[in-house]
Amino acid sequence: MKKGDHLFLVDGSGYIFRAYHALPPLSRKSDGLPVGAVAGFCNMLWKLLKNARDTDVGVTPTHFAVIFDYSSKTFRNALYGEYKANRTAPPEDLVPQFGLIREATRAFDLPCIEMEGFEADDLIATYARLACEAGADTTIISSDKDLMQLVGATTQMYDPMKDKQIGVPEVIEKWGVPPEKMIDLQALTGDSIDNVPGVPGIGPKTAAQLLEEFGDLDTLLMRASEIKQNKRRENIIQHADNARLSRELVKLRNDAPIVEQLDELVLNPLDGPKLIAFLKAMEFTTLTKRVAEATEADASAIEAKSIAVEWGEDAHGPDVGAGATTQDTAQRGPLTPADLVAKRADAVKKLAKEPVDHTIIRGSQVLADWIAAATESGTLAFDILASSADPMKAEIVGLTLALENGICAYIPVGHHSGDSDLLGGGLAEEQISEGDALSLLKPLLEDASVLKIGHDAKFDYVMLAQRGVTLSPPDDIQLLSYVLDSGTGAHSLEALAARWLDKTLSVLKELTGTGRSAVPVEQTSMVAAANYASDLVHATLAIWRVLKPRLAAEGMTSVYERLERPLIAALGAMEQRGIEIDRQTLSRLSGELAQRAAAFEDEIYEVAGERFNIGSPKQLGDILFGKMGVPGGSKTKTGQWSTSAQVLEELAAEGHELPRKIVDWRQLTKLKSTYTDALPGYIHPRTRRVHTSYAMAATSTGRLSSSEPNLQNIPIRTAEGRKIRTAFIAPAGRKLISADYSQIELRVLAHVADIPQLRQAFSDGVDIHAMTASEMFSVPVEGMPTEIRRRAKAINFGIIYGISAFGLANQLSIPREEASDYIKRYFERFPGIRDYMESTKNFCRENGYVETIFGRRAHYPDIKASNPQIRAFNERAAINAPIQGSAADIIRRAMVQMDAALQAAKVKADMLLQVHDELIFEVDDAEAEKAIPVIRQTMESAAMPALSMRVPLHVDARAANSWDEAH
DNA sequence: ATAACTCCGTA
DNA sequence: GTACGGAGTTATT
Repeated sequence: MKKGDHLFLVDGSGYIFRAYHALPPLSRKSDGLPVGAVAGFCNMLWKLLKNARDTDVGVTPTHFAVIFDYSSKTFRNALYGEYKANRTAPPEDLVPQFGLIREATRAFDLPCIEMEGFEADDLIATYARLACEAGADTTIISSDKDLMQLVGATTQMYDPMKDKQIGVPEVIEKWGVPPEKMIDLQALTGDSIDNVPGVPGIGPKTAAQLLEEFGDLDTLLMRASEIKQNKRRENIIQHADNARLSRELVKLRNDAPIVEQLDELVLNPLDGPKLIAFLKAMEFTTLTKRVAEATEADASAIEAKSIAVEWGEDAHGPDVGAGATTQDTAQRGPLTPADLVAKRADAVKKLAKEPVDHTIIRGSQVLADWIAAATESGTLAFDILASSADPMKAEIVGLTLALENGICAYIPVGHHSGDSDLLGGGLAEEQISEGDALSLLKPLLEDASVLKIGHDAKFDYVMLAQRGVTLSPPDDIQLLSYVLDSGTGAHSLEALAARWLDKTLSVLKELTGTGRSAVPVEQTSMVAAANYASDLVHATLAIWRVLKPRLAAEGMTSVYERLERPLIAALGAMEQRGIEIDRQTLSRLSGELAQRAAAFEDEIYEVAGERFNIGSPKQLGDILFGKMGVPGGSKTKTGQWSTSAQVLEELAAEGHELPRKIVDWRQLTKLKSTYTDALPGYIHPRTRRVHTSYAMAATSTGRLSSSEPNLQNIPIRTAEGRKIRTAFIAPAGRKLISADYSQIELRVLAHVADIPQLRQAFSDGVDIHAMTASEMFSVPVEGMPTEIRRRAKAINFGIIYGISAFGLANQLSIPREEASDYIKRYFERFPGIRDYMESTKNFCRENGYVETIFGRRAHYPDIKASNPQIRAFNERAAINAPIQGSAADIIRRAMVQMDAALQAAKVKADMLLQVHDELIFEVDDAEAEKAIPVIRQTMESAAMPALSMRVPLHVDARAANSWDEAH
């Protein structure tokens, strides 16, 4: 270090406390971690370093270090046992931040200096002296009066919060003495916080006056008898020793045996990616963006650093455990993540009781102001009030924002005036146009540094994508709840508000009314809509504050981040693409089905001897089992005769004429009403395609569900039903690709239960059901009778479903005893499966949930029910959930990875549908053969790199013009 | 108009 | 025996 260099020394420990107390309590925490002080610290460092590069602004550091207290025990405790003994333990939500601030320092690539036995102030004094001796200048980043004794010709201070330089004149102005007399002044005044005694009755003003008069402390104490004021004179004489001791305590040592030499503090260029990785982990979105811009790094390509956090008192911060606090900490014990989460939940519940403050935004300028505030805040809750539940058809009626200060803004854009005819009049006055509003909102909604929190964010994602806006990054409280509490309750916004806020939210129907008097959403009043929507979005933000921290606390972050959040955009894209269906094919099929059903109806009336509603199980039962006297089988739970296909099949096998005809009629009418008649109604008027909607949080196991229309139950098993798949087609010049996992659930079972024969069979690629049959019944695989294989197949499926003798007997139409025998034999051959089932049930009984191979949880509290039927049902579900759920996780991973894999291979293929173990794509003719291996490879390796499976995954894929041919 | 029930399509 | 959604009928509000 040389003359002209400039050393910056940051008082890290002092800053932590100031930042913590300067920031409002709830505002800057995230992800379970209170990070307000860390945020303040990072922003401060960034500002200092930015100025460092910008030579126009102020002084520029050439050397830089952040200094911390190591512990509260220093040489001063040897001088005076009571030193700092008054200090209480730091606030509990500050404790985890001590370690994080050191992490932050390292992320900024700055030296992080602390030393046992010395306070940060002593180290600062030592470095300041060394710099001075080298001819360099020093700036101490702090406003602590304890450091002001160091201010002089080459050393100054800077208060980062007030943006104020502190030099000699500032010290004199504030304390009435020059810096070199600060030690004497503090010796007289003492410090109640640090428990420095000083002299009673002497404050800063008196001390300064006395020092002015006598020059220094030694002279003052020597000539104390000259002091006129009686009380003051006696106090000084009586407490002279205390004053001398205090002087030793406040005097900083500038001879600490430092390890890092001055030259090692030289300021290096910033490592952008390293810093961004840390900032992302902390979720400091605004700063991440700023750093990315300044360092020209691509923030989206950088993965958040994983940070180990010490939550408890082990995280050594200053001032913990200096004698008097020991009892305190013993009572308090370590602060667990769960404690913090519970505190947060309570705080939010209280806050949620307050009335929701909202404003209606009718002008662009006000909206722009709001957007600026939201951008600055970095976090907002968001919702679109839409005219329909279908995002492909809905119009935007209004948009609602809620900021972290709890204030909501409702932006009406699609309200209609109610004063016109049945058409509902035109757009109402006094609202921003949808186009203008979205133009203004687009930068905010696409800003990578602003988190957009919603409930069912996929809906808003699709709505906005239809209008050229890419909602990013989204957070979704429905998915948070699904990940955290699957199986313990509903995940609707109303249910979450009731559970977490003790609050009854109104539902949309209360806004629009119901039935005959229902009013379309767009015709509701802006005031009513604003009230309704503000409540929802306000609640969304409050619920997020409770749920988001739980993610880290309960170890569910990776499930949420890897299996849920990325699917919002992936599924949103699939829903928007839709799939082409051929109206003519369906119409022709409908005609055929109608004719054939009508023929059956005539025959049925003939046999029954009267006309009746064949579709009514009640009427059918009366005729079949009453009038015709056919001996009935089972009854339904309401006491009616069952007319299920299984019952009718058995009667048909006994030679009865009517049941067969009913079964056939039902199949035809089912296909007609559910598929060939219904599907054309879902063709979108603009895209001419069918757009299903996937529910991400509907199933207990992690599977998706599909509705409106459900494209996960398109027929395939019968030749008649399969014809419907010929209507699902690729447009001219395009192909559909169907790629499906072969036996994925049995493979998952072989993996988790680690069954040698099963693993071997899958590795060898042999027929798994035949292998099972061969093991169980000691018959060779070659030339195996189909009936034997069929039974083994049923058993294999039964295992996955948490087998019961009753169920297997039903499935195979065999006596319960025989089914029981099969199961016994199966477990003899595969004892590992029985072990797996038992340990899964035990795990669930102990923990209340089971988990998939990727850590997704499914809760089954009723596994302890006293009702044996309920209990048994929950046991079977608990056995099935890890298997079904792990398979669901695997295909979710494949879907998340698919886009990048196709892009990397330079294949243009559009993922359209997911059917649990199958993905459907659409590609140009020329691309089809190139796409298939990429798709296969991605699906087969989808578990990697998170998990290496003990069983290979196998995918069959084919391209064709229709779904029927491709599958 | 809504809810419950039965039945049946898929993985 | 697991997991879903939808159509149609019937009962209830």
